[in-house]
Amino acid sequence: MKKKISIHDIARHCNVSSTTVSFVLNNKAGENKIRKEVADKILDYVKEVNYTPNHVAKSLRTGKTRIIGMLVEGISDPFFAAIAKGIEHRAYKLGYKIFFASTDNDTNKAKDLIKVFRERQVDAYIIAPPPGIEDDIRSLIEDETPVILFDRYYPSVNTNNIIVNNYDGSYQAIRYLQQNKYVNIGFVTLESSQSQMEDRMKGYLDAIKGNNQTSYVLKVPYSLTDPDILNHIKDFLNKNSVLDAVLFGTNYLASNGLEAINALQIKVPEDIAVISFDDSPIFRLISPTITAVAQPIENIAEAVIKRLMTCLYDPIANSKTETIVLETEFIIRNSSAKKTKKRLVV
Amino acid sequence: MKKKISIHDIARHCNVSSTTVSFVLNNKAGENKIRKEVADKILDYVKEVNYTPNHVAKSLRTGKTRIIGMLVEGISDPFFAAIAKGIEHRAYKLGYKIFFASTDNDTNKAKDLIKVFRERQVDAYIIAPPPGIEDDIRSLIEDETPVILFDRYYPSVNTNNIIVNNYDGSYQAIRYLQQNKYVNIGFVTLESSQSQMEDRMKGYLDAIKGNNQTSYVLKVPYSLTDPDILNHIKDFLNKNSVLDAVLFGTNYLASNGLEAINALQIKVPEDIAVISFDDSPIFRLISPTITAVAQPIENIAEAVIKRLMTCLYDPIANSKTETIVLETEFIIRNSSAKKTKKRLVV
DNA sequence: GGTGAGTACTAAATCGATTAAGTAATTATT
DNA sequence: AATAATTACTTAATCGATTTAGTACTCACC
Repeated sequence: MKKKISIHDIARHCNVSSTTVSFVLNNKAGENKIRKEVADKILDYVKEVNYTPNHVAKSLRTGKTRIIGMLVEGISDPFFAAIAKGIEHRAYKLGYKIFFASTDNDTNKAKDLIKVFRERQVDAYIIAPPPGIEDDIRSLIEDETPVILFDRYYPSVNTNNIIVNNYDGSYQAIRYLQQNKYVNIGFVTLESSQSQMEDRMKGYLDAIKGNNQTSYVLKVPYSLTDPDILNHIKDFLNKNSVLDAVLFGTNYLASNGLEAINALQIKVPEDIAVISFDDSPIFRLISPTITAVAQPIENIAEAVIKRLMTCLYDPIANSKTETIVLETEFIIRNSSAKKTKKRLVV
Repeated sequence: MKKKISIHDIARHCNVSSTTVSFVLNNKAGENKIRKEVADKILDYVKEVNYTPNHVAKSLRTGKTRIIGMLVEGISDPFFAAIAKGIEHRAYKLGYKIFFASTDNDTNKAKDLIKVFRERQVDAYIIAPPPGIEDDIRSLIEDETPVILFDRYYPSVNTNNIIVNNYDGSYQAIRYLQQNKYVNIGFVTLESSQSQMEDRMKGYLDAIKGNNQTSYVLKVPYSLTDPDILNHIKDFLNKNSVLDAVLFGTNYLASNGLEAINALQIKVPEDIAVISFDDSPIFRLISPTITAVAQPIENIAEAVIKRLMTCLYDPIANSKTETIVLETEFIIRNSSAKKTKKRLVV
């Protein structure tokens, strides 16, 4: 890499000090009484040689990188991809750049990535935390670096959290199925004690018990890859042929579930109704279209950025914490059509 | 943000110079004859206070950030998401971090992002170039910063390119349809003069002409949003009811196309066969499953990283350029089943 | 006992910006 | 005419690392 032009090179060429160049480049020419002709001379030369400031040096001096580190479970998951896009877009307009990284919900990978972010001196963190990084989060907070958790949080750690009403989301979905005469409703979730999954489970169980129905739960072990998830779900459906509806706890469980259902030649919604917690663009594309408990992506992105900016610019606000709970939206599509008499005779 | 511990704080506490601390932390204790007890004292203290080096300072001094800037069309596109994942994974193992950004194929956004990357002193670039940034690419090359283009390239700029055989991909797809008795085969592509789209078009046209068939081409204008794309395709299908097969030029054209086909109540593959250039995870999920010209994602990622590392560590290699062409894989699924007599009578 | 080699470190320059404090020249005020 | 204020800059310290060129000391060897 060729040596790049620095502020000193510009200063030398224009017969001024580097301070003057810095003032001009940072729009402080006015308040520092730099004459217009001097400013213009500098600006002209800057344009001529296509100078771009060295942000590394700038960051070292100012202690600010204007970079925000963002940890998600997987950037290819449509939910996280959409959140990331919404956040990046807003951050960009405010002059911040987002560093993305996927944890794959792996504790050690997440710890590692936080270390990388720390080394790069990111100004703040946006994290969908995997299990087991409580201490790392605490340590960031001790440094007084703004941290926002989203999608899930640790009840044991005092943080800023932007979450959705997971309990209500699954409760509503089950109530809807019950009102449409479904009686044997299953729930496919993850073997996980993360807050969002526990809340979805509670919503399911309360709705089932409230209606005196039997619960059928499959907890898929964490860190399975796709074909294994599919097989677990196949087994579950085979062993519980009485099921006439299933709620899937995440969109990728739903995707795998649909593939399992296809493979077993079961018809949706004739033989079994399907609802996904978490919407996905493909759910309105496929036939039948899939009913979903949608998370309010744009609202989440907005809330995250708003709280983050407050924390960045107001140390007092940053020393406090806030938990914002947003409501889900229940989107009824074809996969959960009202159960007819005919279909009751399974 | 609280002031963090620096190498000088460690030096002071351990009664050594910062040079010694630097040597110890960079595994140069041995070659610099630092005694084991001194090294251990430093290492113990470093662990005790949870010191993480300031990579901003390090980068300023060394001129290397170990960050690679990557520009893709849209990180939510399954093709780019998969490539990004493959590249990130490989780069991570080599101690590099990838900075992603989406251009949305917008010239100005891309120029802007390159400027941001430059300011942050990224060590190298991986770019799927939108139209019109030839000069920016040339300018990077003048700086002797390694640049790899992928997916498409500028014939007029001398760069390192990793691309697929687009011509052959669509040629093969059309030949396959012809062998299965399809006669009125359309091509839905983008209004674009980018290399990959032009090559796909040529492959289509040559195969059609080679068989003395009529070509039916829809060029969707660039920068349309989803509902508009969908409407354009609906119109095209309505006006050309004679079509018995369509090749879509990208996976999102195919997604929109399928939605259009659904809306028009046309059956795939009974009424019309469908092939997508570019595979997508959803294509094996939906019913019918979609035949696709798949790009060799892992090979592309591998080739990009390999060439990039060569350029980073070998200035002579970096002064030369190389274009690597990878072959596509034709994945036959249900949406292009062999045309039967019955279906010939449309 | 003088020279050379090796050991175990340190001083200080450097990367490219920002910024507090200072200065010389001009203009204004009393 | 002396002093104060303003203008239009500059000097030099600083951020936190790396790295070149030392320094002081011990030990060996002729």
